[in-house]
Amino acid sequence: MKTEPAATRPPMRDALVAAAFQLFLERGYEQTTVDDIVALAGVGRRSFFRYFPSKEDVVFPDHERCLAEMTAFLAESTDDQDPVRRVCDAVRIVLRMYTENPTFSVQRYRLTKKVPGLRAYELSVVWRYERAFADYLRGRLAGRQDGTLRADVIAAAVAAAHNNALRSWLRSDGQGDASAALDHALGYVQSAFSGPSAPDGEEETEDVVVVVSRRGAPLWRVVQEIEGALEKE
Amino acid sequence: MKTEPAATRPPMRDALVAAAFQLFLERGYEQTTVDDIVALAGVGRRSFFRYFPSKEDVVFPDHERCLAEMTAFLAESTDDQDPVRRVCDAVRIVLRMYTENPTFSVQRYRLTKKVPGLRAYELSVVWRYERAFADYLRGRLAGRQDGTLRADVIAAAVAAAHNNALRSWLRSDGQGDASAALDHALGYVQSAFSGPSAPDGEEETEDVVVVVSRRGAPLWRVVQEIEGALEKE
DNA sequence: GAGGTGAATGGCACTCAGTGCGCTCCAGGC
DNA sequence: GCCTGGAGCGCACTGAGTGCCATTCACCTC
Repeated sequence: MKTEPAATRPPMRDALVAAAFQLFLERGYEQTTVDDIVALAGVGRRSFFRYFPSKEDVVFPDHERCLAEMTAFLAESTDDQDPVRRVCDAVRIVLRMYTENPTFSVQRYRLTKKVPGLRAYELSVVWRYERAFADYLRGRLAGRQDGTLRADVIAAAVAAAHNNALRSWLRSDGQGDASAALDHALGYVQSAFSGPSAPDGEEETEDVVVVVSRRGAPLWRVVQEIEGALEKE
Repeated sequence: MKTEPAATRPPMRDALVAAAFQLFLERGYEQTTVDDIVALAGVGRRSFFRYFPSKEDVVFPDHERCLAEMTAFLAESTDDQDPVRRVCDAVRIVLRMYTENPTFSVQRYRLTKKVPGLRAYELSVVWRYERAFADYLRGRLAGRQDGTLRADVIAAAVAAAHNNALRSWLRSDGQGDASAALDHALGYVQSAFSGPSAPDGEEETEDVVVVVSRRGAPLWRVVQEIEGALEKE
């Protein structure tokens, strides 16, 4: 008897995630053993570790896919785009993964907030995103002075802006406008690192403000002047 | 017979660290069990876990102390100091902990580079430093617009600058001048963030010339040119 | 339709990290 | 001498993660 014709790709994986979250939410992460999960899902213990390398991985079932997607997005970049802007676009892909499943994301947020082990695991996931940003930026800023330093700092700033927007959205139980918050946060980062940003895409040929600093004006002062001049238009 | 009068505070803890690193270096972290370590150190297995909550902790034996020291340093800040500068000073404390024991730090770096589990653990340590920065900055920037956003982004940037300088020093086997590299990296971060407030008093208003150009270059490209020109001095 | 093949799954036994508990031993105060 | 508290030790236990092999099932070929 074919009770479920949908047994095509990974019903078992989904069943494991569902069972795991049900137990995690009702009795806590550390109070739930892998045996409990597989018992509820009705599968063998060995199968759990075939789908998830560790117990923690079941909490972040779609990050591998998202990371691959984002890496591919960066890989298909062309050299005529602003690298900082490109990274900002890449981080929007990550945010979308969260906002596509609000309830799941909020539940997971509550879990990771309470369990130190999960927080550490999430950190290592976020770090891989940040590394992808930094690697891409290193390639693009290779010739420039302090290229790797800039790459690392900008990658960290973009990731921090994303985390800030994401966390405030998660704290609001998925009610606010995460995308707008992220745009705002990224605007701040871009204003700090690449100067103000052209609205989007067709950033060709507007009045371009050029600042020349004679004598030893500090860089922050120059940037301030640029911002001031640009905001006037 | 009192072979060692220095048995005052924690000789056992040091013996465990020494034994652990000896084994980690000669046969690898994952190939070394806790039983191996305590056997070499000549102590009971249970004692290991009294000094180190987990096997990973023995690799970072002084981070707790350093974190406490750094938190105290931030806590005793006064309100008349530039908060960004204060955080930059705080991160120098962390770097000093590494540079005080160059060989130990380099050995540990080689370990963490190879073992994913240790990298994840180090990440969670770094994250605690970053959180300390961000919490301090949140307090100081509380009134300002986007205070928490700025705090998070600046904290991340400072941490990234530190990591960049630290890693290049570690890769040089502790030969280079880590402190100078950190100062340089922090200069870049401060130039990006310390915005409308002059970094530390003295340098007010050099002459800044603003020119408006109407050529067709994309904005980000022009900004790159400006930065390149400024760096030449 | 018989048989072969390979992937997916289950079951079992094992290692090892980490914990709870109770024991001994030793230093110091009464 | 005795009591007491802390430091170390031993032991047994839980639970994550792994290697290995048997089973099953779908599909393919002859």
